[in-house]
Amino acid sequence: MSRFWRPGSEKPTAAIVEDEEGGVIFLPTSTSSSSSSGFGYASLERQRQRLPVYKYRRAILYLVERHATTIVVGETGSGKSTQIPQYLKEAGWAEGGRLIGCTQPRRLAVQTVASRVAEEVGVKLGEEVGYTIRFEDQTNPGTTMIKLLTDGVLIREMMEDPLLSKYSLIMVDEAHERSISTDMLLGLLKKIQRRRPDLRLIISSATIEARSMSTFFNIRRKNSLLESADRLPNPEPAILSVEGKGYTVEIHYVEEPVSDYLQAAVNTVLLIHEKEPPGDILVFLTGQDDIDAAVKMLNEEIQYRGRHYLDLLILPLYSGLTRGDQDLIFTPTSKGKRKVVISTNIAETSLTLEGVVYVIDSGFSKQKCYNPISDIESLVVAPISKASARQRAGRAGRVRPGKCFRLYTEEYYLKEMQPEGIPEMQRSNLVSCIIQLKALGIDNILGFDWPASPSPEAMIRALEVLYSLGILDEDAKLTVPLGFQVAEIPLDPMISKMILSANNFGCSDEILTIAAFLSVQSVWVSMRGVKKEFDEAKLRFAAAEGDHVTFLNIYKGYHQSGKSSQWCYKNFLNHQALKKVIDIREQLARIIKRFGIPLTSCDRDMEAVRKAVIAGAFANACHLEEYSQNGMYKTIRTSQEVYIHPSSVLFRVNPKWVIYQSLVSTDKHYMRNVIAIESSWLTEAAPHFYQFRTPNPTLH
DNA sequence: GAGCACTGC
Repeated sequence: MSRFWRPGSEKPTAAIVEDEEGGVIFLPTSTSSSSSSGFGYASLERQRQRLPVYKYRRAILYLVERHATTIVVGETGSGKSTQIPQYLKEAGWAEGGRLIGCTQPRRLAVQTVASRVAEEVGVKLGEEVGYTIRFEDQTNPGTTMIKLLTDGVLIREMMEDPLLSKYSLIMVDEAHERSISTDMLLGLLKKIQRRRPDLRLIISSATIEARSMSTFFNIRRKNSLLESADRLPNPEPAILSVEGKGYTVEIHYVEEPVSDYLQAAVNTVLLIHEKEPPGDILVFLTGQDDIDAAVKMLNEEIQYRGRHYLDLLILPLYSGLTRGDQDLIFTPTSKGKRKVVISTNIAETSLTLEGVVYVIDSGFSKQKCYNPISDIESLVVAPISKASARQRAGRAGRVRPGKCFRLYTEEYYLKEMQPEGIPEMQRSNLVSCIIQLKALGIDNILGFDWPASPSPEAMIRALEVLYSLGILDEDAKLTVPLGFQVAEIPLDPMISKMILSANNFGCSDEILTIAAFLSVQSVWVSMRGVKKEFDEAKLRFAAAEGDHVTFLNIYKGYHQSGKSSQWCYKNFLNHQALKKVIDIREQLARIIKRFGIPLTSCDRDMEAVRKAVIAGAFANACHLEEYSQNGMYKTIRTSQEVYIHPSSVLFRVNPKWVIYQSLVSTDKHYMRNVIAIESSWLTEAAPHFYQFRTPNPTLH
């Protein structure tokens, strides 16, 4: 796997060094190019030419021409996401009505990259340059040449157009994040390439998995005819490294392992403030609890120490914060003040803070893990990977040279830290993923070529769940029409099954609303300090049947208020979340209309609603332990000990039989979104599961 | 009386 450049063209100027851990490091580039950014006279064109990626323009075009797959390794700030699509368009890859597609893992990134590219090309967004995310299609078929989209949307597009025939080239950005949808997409694109040797791929990644990625995409072409082989691109992937625009970051380690990283983080913040010149501090901790505790500790220290410590401004950052709190984080620090942002992983990838010069890295984050035997997903605090540690450190070098303080020893970093994190695919329940592959006609799931294979246990578990829902048949093929319809609905298959069964109970109208509520994080605004008012607000909507029926009450109230944000505020409801509920509900209504399923309402008959819920979630039935004093339930399927989550309206009500929609596992397994049922409804709804169920349906 | 790292269709 050699690096290539066009003969005669200028060679890459950055020095590229292989480090001892098998990574690629980039020697610092000269700083002259970044000193003139303050003038604002430079044309867009000149700004473009200053980006590090510009030097590689010809090399990239040459590689893409000659190779089926090109892997571009580059740090953030190299400009690859915005520039490469433009280079490709200028070189003619969008001629003849073809599309250049560029995927991003996140919606916001799709929108910002698209508007930046449109601005640079000098066109209106939605014309030559457009984007598609869920609920929003800003493209103009026939005109659009560069199309930004989330990887999830591109997978959905494959259901209509399995070979993605409209695209001449697809660039998959942020591939190092290894999200489920990125990994699925990579596997599917590899498959498409076998059928469409003309399709070009660019895999863009910030870290050095380039080698394994390259092995993955190295396609040995079968039956390649000699005469056509000449015109076809080289199947061996090319790798190109592009340096970033980041400044050097000096790394500091602790000399001895720390026993309490929270205390160590607090001490380090104070020490930086004492000894180091101005510049904001970003601290990486694991979750809300940790962060709130650290904020409290720091504020106490500041009060206690007084004097110039009062210049510290301590701000927490995690996804659950309101918009107002997040705005504080993005307002520039006033003169003399030093901002200290204490954050979860959200600051590692999803959002970028300007002005950070110091990073404190605890070495931990919360990570999802999945046990296919118990079928339980949980969040656990776990050590981060070297790739993550580097990413965190890089956050200190965006405005000027910075420092990163790692709360672990250098020896630990070198000898014990894993080079890469485990791909999400190997830490998740796979039902949604497998049904999408089935819908794309991939029958041999166990033999699918993934960038990282999930465990056979996890795949078998997913197949079992889909089989018990009647979505797959004994041959593990999608059933007609249920399986195919479920695959088209962009929800968890259990919820999709619930929707498709609802019409049998005459309540598809209600169930669509419930399904939409189940698809958003939480509709409640959690506010500390006004607990009593919050609980009272909740009680106004609480239904004896459980959380699902409570959602119907909220929806009704929201509608009657004329979708008023004022009303939401008064009732501790999150207006953004409710708007999303409305969007999702509309999308679902369109889909079932296409299936020819009428919208029926059962009015006040909540038994119908509960039975429809069971049709999807019957496997999650639980029974209250007879003599349990603390509300302990056991799941019917595995006799797992579970409890009703305190956020549920059924908390402390403890009905005898319940069905839950999901489990959150912390110190206990908590059931979220719970509804009370009659035990007889279970055997009615799923006799195959509760009466004739074999422990392990055989699937192949 | 507890908690939800982060995304996405």
